[in-house]
Amino acid sequence: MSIFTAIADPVRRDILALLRQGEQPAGTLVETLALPQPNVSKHLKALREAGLVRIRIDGPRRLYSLDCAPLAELDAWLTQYREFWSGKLDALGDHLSRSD
Amino acid sequence: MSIFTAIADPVRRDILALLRQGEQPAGTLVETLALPQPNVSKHLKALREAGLVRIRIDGPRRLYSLDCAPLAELDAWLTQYREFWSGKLDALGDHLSRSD
DNA sequence: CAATAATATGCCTTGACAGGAATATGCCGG
DNA sequence: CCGGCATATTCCTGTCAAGGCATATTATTG
Repeated sequence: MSIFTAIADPVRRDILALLRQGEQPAGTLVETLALPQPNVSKHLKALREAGLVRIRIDGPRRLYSLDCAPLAELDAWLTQYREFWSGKLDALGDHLSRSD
Repeated sequence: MSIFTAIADPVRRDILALLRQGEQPAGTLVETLALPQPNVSKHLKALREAGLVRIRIDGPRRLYSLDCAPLAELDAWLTQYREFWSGKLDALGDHLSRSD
């Protein structure tokens, strides 16, 4: 599943948002989202396949955390369009590459 | 159709890429993409509904062009995740808001 | 008004994916 | 080794969106 498809689902975007708070076990996500456990588990699988989350095993628990590499990829895609909505952001991009 | 759903389709992303070259009639897009005309027309409709393209009527032709407002929205969504892959980009965001 | 070009729309089929319910797997404590 | 908790997987079903094809719409030209 591509990053574009992965983030097309609102539940998966919710999961990503929750993971901004840091690594969390699947069960916590289930509680917070108030969705059936298998449902959440399947979305987590999709996010894993898209490379958006990492898994860490802690006994019986699976701790999920963000892996933003694909989001950086999306950002790169978006960059091709930045000039179309703001010259200022272009300048920003220039600034960034020069200060690197 | 949300921006997330709109860009989830590869053909629609191709169309957006072509429109970076500037306003183009539907027919030109059909030729370049080498896809059936109704297919392209339907994707254009989807992009229109997502607000990603504008239409300008020129006689029998419809000239399509980019409207990046929704992409800016996507950029805003992405911004919430920037700190997770680069502290440098954070600084950039600061720079931008201050220089505004 | 007829003919034609450019584009859009409608219908149909198919495939992908989400949700629900039940069940399987893996790990732990006793 | 058994029972229970945490999570994953499977099966089924409904829905939605994409592609193909035929046709409708709108504008232009003669």
